[in-house]
Amino acid sequence: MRVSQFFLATLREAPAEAELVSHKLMLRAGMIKRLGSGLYSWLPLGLRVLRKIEQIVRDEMDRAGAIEVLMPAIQPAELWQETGRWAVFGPQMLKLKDRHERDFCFGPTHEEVITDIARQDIRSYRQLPLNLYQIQTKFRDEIRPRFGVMRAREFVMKDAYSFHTDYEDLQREYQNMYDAYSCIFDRLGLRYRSVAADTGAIGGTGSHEFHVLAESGEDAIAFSPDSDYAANVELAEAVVPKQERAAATQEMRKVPTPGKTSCEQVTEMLGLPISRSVKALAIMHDNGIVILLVRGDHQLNELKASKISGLDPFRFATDQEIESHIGCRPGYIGPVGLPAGIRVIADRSVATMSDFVCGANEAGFHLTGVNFGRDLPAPSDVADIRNVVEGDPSPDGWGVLEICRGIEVGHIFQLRTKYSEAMRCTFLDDSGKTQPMEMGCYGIGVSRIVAAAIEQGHDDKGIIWPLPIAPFTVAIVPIGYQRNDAVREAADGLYEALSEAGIEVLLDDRGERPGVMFADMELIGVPYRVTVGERGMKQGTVEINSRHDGERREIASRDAVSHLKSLLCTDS
RNA sequence: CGGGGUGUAGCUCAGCCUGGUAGAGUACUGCGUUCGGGACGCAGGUGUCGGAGGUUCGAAUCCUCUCACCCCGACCA
Repeated sequence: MRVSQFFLATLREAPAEAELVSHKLMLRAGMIKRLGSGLYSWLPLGLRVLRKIEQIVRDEMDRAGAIEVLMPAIQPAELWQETGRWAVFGPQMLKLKDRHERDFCFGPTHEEVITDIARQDIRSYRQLPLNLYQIQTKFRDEIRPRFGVMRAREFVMKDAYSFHTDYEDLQREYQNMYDAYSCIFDRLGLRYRSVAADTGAIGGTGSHEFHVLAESGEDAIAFSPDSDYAANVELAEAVVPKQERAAATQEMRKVPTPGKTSCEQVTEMLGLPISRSVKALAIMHDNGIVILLVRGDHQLNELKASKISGLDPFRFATDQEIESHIGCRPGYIGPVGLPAGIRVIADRSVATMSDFVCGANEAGFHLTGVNFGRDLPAPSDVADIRNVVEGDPSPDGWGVLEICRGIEVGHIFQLRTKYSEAMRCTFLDDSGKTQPMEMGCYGIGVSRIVAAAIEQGHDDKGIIWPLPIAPFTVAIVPIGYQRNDAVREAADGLYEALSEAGIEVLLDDRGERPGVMFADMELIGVPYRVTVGERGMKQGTVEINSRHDGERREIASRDAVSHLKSLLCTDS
């Protein structure tokens, strides 16, 4: 491709709307253009990257035995009413009506449609198993779209759905997809990690997420460097502490702590480590107010708490509710001397504490030297309700946890029979009995991967693509293309030869000044640059630059093609 | 949805407080010089000042309403 024939729309400054580095670079490189909130056009450069990712995903899905289909983006409401998700999915689903006032939605996912296909055309166990996938545009009316294509409302997703005669076969396919996903992310050239995950709104049991590792990731991942344990912190278990509760050594005392409403402030004032304090959180649900206790330096895990029976759903109590139920301002509540009948749930680590600090249920005062069994009853309701932190023991017993951040780019589920039962998607087994199909579901956020790859690969000059998804592999930068015949002939010759060799090459024939061309090629992240200049022409050489490690070398012009070929060979 | 903020040239932003000819940088067009790290000179084009109403002799500027977008909290590939 010649730049003069292409549509290269690079920007010197990033539009103010972008915050995340990948978003800024995608806008600056002219890969995408915003049309509305969470809506992006893919410009030629961005589309090349998107297509490459799609192709690798398609390749590996095919290799894993899945079959490609393409379903409608618009889906009739009836299907969603069958599974009850028309109401459940809520405002995240874009609903619309046709001219006959019939209800439709723009598909946020396709379980219903695929299950409808399967129940119509699959009758016998002989037709199973089957894994169907598509690469398609989805729409989810996100509460807050942001970060460009990272969390867009319209996005490209690969979604696959598998159907099985029994759970064992589903588990086999789940492992097959797990392996396929690993191949995909390996081939994409990304640093990633698979983690045990919550199943969320899609439902079902057994689930893994695939995360591209990046500082800017929205998810926290807990993992053990000494084993292959890895889980979303939402899910990672904070195990029961090994040590017993120590005996009391202090008397309980009430101390004035005016204006100190957080554990940090109180322990700082008292000169104690924050881990000696207990934080009491008031939540509300249908059966009234509940107090949750976590250590001052720990954070409540709302997902874990909501899974405790009788607490789902809950919300944080308002200041007024705290006043009326406990008779105290927030910031000073504690487990000692609470009004009778209030349920108290202690985190596992709180249950082992002694001589601790907590609120006195009186504005402006805290208690120190508090001990279970003496100053208040030993906690009867103990559960894992906090987020794990670095240094916690790994739940699998091997080593201690570390925490890193990741961008969720893939998620695999075992749906079991949730949808097949709701939609009567059944088959006849070998004994002629009607059974619901076991189902699995496997998603990859294709467009999000583009942004994730940039989060992982960039410097102050621009994008650094992994070779397999770079929009072009080699950029030819001729200096003086439009005024020096030798340079032009050499650049054109190289362009022809590389194209001939099947290498995706971009020739900058704009006749721009060198600085402009260098800056543009670095911004869009082409892995290799060949500089053809008057200087080198005299010695019959060109310069080859690697975007990845910045290495540069002078190569005889006639060897340039073979040299690049060998570079590409060793790198891929 | 709640809280904060911004809408002026393709992009980044000034002007608004204190009403009076629409601005800068960058980008763009032409000519010339320049040419291995975002050149320079000269000449040029560029706007419904987000929209609607109002106040005023006069509104980018003041008032009201509206729309869009961005940022902070609960969702997800």
